[in-house]
This record gives sequence, C-alpha cells and structure tokens, in this order.
Amino acid sequence: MSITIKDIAKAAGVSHTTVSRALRGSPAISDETTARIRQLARDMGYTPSAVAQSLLSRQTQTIGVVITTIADPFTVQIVGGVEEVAQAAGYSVFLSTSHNNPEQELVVVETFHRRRVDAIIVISSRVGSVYSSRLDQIQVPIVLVNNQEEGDYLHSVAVDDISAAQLAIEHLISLGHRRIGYIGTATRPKSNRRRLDGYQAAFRQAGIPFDPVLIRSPEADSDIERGQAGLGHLKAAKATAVFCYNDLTAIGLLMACRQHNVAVPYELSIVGFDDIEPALYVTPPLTTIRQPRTKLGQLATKMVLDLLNEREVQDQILDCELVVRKSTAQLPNSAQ
Amino acid sequence: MSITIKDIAKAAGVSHTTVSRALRGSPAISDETTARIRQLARDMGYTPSAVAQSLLSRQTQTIGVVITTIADPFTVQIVGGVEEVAQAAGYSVFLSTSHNNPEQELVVVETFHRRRVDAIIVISSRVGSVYSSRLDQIQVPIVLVNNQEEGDYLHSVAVDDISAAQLAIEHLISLGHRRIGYIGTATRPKSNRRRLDGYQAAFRQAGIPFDPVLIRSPEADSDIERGQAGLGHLKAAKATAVFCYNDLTAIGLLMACRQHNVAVPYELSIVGFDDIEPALYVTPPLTTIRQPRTKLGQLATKMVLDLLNEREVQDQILDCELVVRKSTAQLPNSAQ
DNA sequence: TTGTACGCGTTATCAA
DNA sequence: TTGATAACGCGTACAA
Repeated sequence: MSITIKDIAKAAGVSHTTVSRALRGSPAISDETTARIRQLARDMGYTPSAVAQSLLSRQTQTIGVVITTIADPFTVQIVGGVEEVAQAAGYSVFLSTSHNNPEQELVVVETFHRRRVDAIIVISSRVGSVYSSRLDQIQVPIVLVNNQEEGDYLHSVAVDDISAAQLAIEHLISLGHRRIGYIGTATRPKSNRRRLDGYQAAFRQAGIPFDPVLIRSPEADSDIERGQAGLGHLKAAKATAVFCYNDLTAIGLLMACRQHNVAVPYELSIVGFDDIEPALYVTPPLTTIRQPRTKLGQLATKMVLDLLNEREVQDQILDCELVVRKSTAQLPNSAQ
Repeated sequence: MSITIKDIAKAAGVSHTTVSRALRGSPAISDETTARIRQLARDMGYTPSAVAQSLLSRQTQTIGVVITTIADPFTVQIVGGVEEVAQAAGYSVFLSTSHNNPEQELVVVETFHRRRVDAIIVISSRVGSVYSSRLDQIQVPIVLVNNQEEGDYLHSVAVDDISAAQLAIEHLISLGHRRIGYIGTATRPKSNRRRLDGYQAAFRQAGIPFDPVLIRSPEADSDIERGQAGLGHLKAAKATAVFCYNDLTAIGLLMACRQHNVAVPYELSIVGFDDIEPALYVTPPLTTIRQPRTKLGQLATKMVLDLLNEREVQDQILDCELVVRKSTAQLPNSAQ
C-alpha cells in the first residue's frame, strides 16, 4: 500500500491538489509550500503511480515487444535496439514470447492491448497480415520487424533480403565458383524466398545458368541440424560453395564438414547470413551477411514514436553488409 | 480511445455494473442478458483495461526484470526462464537494461516501482545490498539472481560458484595437470572471487600446492580480450591448463592459441564457464561448466510468485554441471 | 495562492 | 436479477 498524494496532503495540511501541483512544479504554488511538500514527499518515500496517471492520460508510456523465442540471439539483439530507444524516450517495454506459435502470438498481442500499451513491435512474425483485420479493433500502432508473412501490413522495418543474398552470391561468383548450393528453411518462408530470389538474380546478372538441384531446404528440427543435413546432397551435386539461410545453418554445415573431413574453405566455401556472435568464433571464422540488428530495433522504435506523435512514417528497408572472413576462398583451378 | 463497459452498457440498455458482472460471469445475472452482453462485447471489440483493474486491485500482474546488458547471451537465457513462468502465471514482464551502471540500475528499479510492478527480479546486479535500504520504501519483493555484490540481501537465487569451480579444477587435476592457470575478471568481483575460492579448494583437497603466479585478471574491455590477453603470461608461467572465468574468456584464449600456434588441448587444456551456445561451435568444442540458466530464471520467478502469495521462501543455490568436450586432454607424460 | 469537484475504467457494496 | 454509488490515485477546470 504505497503512499499517495493524499497522505502527503494530510501530513502537510493542504489539499491533494496542492500536493499534485507542487510536485509537478506548478508556478501557481508558492515556492515555500512547494519546497515543503517536496521535502515531505521525499521523506515519506513517495513515488507517483503510473497506473493512476495512465488511467487519466490514457497513455501508458509503454511498448509491447513480441518475439518468437528468446533462444534466437539474432532477435534478442533487435530487442536491445528497441529497449535503448524506448528507455531514452521514457517508455518501458513489455517483452513476451510467442514460441513461434501464431495463436500464442495473437494472445500476446491481446494481452498487450489489455494492458493498454501505446504501441506494439512484432519481430519476425509469422502472423503478419492477420493484424490488418485485428487492427480495426486494436487502435494501437503496430510495427513489424522482418515480418515473415507475405502481404501488405501496416508499418514495417525490414532488411533487404534480395540484395543481401545477391551480395553473397556475387562474392562467391567473383571467387570463381559456379556450382553454388543454397540451404534454406521452410520455417521462415518469406525471407527464405527472397534470399533465393537474390541468389537467382545474381546468377542471371552474371549470365550464368544455375542448377535447381543445388537448392535444398532439408527438414530438420533446428537450423543447425538443417545445415548438417545438407552436406551429403550438396557434395553429391558437386557444389563448390554453399550459401546458407543463416549463420546457424552455416555453422551446422561447417560442423558436418569437419566430421566428414571436408576442408573449408578449400573444398567447400560457405557463406552464412546474420553475423551472429558465434560466426566470429567458429573455425574458420564465417564469411557472412551482416544484418544491422540493433539498428532494426532502433528504427522500429523511432517509427513507433513518430506514429505516436502523429508524424508521417515510411516503411524502411535496410541494407546488409558482406563480411568476408575465412570460410570462403578462390575456387582452385579457376582463373582470377 | 478504447471501448469501455459504459459503452456496452449504453448499447445494451443496462447499467455498467451489469455489464461488468455479465462479463465476469456473475451468477447474479440471468443467462439471457449475460449472453446478450457478451455477444455485444465481442461485436464491439471490447477488451478490459488492465490499467483500471490495477488501480482498483492494487496489483498489476507485472514483474520488472533488470539486466545489465542484452549483449550477454547468458543473461538473456535467464530472462527466458523468467518470461516462461511469468507468462504461465498470467504475469507480464517489463525488461530494462542498466548498461552495467549501478546508478542506472537504481533508476530502472525506481521506474518499475512507479509502474507499480508486483515484483522485481535483478540479474547479475552490482548494486546488491543497496536494495536493503531502498526496500524500506519500496514495498515490493525483490529477487536477485547471481548477484555480484557481497553482503546480505533479501532473496536470491544463485549458482554455487565455489563447487562449480572445484568441479572444473578436479577435472583438470584428474587429467594429470598440476600447473593450472586462472583467468579472472574484475568486473564481477563476487563470482570471480568464489570461483577462485573453488580453484584453491580443489588444490587443497588434492594436497597439491598451487602457484599464485598462475592467477591473472588481465585488464581489457571485454571478456574475449581478457582471454586473448592472458595467453602470454600463462605460457611463460608454464601452465599446462587454464580455467577461465567464463566461456567468452575461454574463447578469447582459444583464439589467441590458434594465432600463436598453441595446440588445444595437446599443449594447453582449457575449461570455460557458463556453457553458452558458441562453446559448442568452437574448435575444439569447449569443456565447460554448465550453469542452469533457464532454471535460474524459472526458480527466481517461482520465488517471486511465492512471495506474492505470502508463502515461505528460501534462498536457492543451484549446482552446476561439468560438460567435458574437446578442449581438455590428459597431460602428456603424466601417469593415468 | 489554494481548494472543490469531477472524471479516467473498473469492481464492490448496498439497496431496490 | 439489476442499478446507483463509491472508491482506487491522479490531474485539471473552475471557484474561492
């Protein structure tokens, strides 16, 4: 049972209105009583109730963030960007997990609405456009980061998967590779397809035909296992390089290579995607595409704040960056 | 401006009291009107305001979690455990970062109090006992996870650093090592000291004297760099094995070894601490001490819930587990 | 310069 | 079975 302005009012022998005003520095209150009341508030350990303030102001200064799983270091980094900008703007963030379950994701959003968050940020959602219909009821700005669902939806911040993948493939082509495999995933259909689009675009632009047999999305329980499962097929298909949907997949592939004595990068070049921390620690360090994770979160939050201030916003598409490390090499016997 | 029970009341031609009761399934309301009102609520897209409910009930069904930085994959996993248990119990979690700054940490706690969170969980705090004094004012249960400050403080869940370190050293001793280095850190004084205590206890118990020159806490900006910085001294001191404060330090050491052509584990055995994900991907995979991260979070949250239900709680000390992988080996020329 | 009264959305108490 | 009213803690229009 916290102390309220009424308690202070009683102690000071004034009305609670005066206390409220003194605490907020209203010029209407004399300096003397203001000082006295503030001192009293400190002594009594008063902290204003954001709950009561919210009820009145109809704002909670609160942002809800939905992520699929906390196990994904990639997502977590985005949350870091969100929290940073939100905190600086005086907003607190609710963090909730959907466990990659679309139903649960909607439950979480519902809970956020019940708590009257001022805005919602959804990271790597698989629900996507469903929000459009729900949004008629929930009068809350929703920003999607790296949404995984096709279709138009509200506001979004995302990475340019297509040109990022192109970057990766162009790098491999420039190293002389022609038989370049791709290990994808069925769990994130949109970005998977777009990275594949970039893959194909790079081949087209280089005027090189590509062999569909080199494209695979093995079924497996995790990204790592998908990478491990991909090696056999790709070696049989005589791939000399592989572009992986993400770093975890690439790391799985790398582990399989070590197990089967396939030398990386000499026998097989590998490119990942994301640039998560382990990519740097692995042997050899992984050549990969770096996503601006923190920036994604920051931008999404800025967009949310703009939306709340009724400023114009525009969907954002961010560029990625190729990070060349040691898992890719010139194809032997290929002209420079 | 959301829909309220008054809006529904008007539409239904009843009082808002009736609506409230119907929605909550009060037996006092006839089935007919209950059904009619519920249908109306659905149609109008009504969601109750947790803010208003909180004001009345004096409970927010909310837990505030303070972490030092989101960059630490270790901490984040604990948050996962917290979120899981909290969500299941109908609580939402606020996540906030202190950026390893004690002042900021208190600001965050203050903000949580202002928001009237029902409880607070602080992970790897460096503030620690300061809470005792603040707690007189903040009438909120606070549970500390792996607190980094000496002294008594409220409620806590932590890992048994001493016996965990002993586990690591005993493993190395059993492999024949006698000159075992330790690379520590000054940034987390308490756990660092306790791991060092465990290190020394293991030597004592084995009846082997240890050489203080083997103990080092290099100054560096990050754990990784601390590991890298440690190699020179330890090789000069003729260490045949090294126990590192955490996995990142161990990985840094590993990277330095590769750079200077020190073969791991044949020339140098390395043991880490934490068992973060990259420990598995690194070459060679890291022998390490696994902290029950998710469980730490789960237990802290259960403790919080118990506290809220005025049940007895007891501080928890969890055991760690030795995970033997490939970065440790029998000392050459040592008897089995 | 300070106080009274009302409302934010909800639930609980009491009366009808 | 239903309704009027007060209360939770706070801010503000209006009155004094």
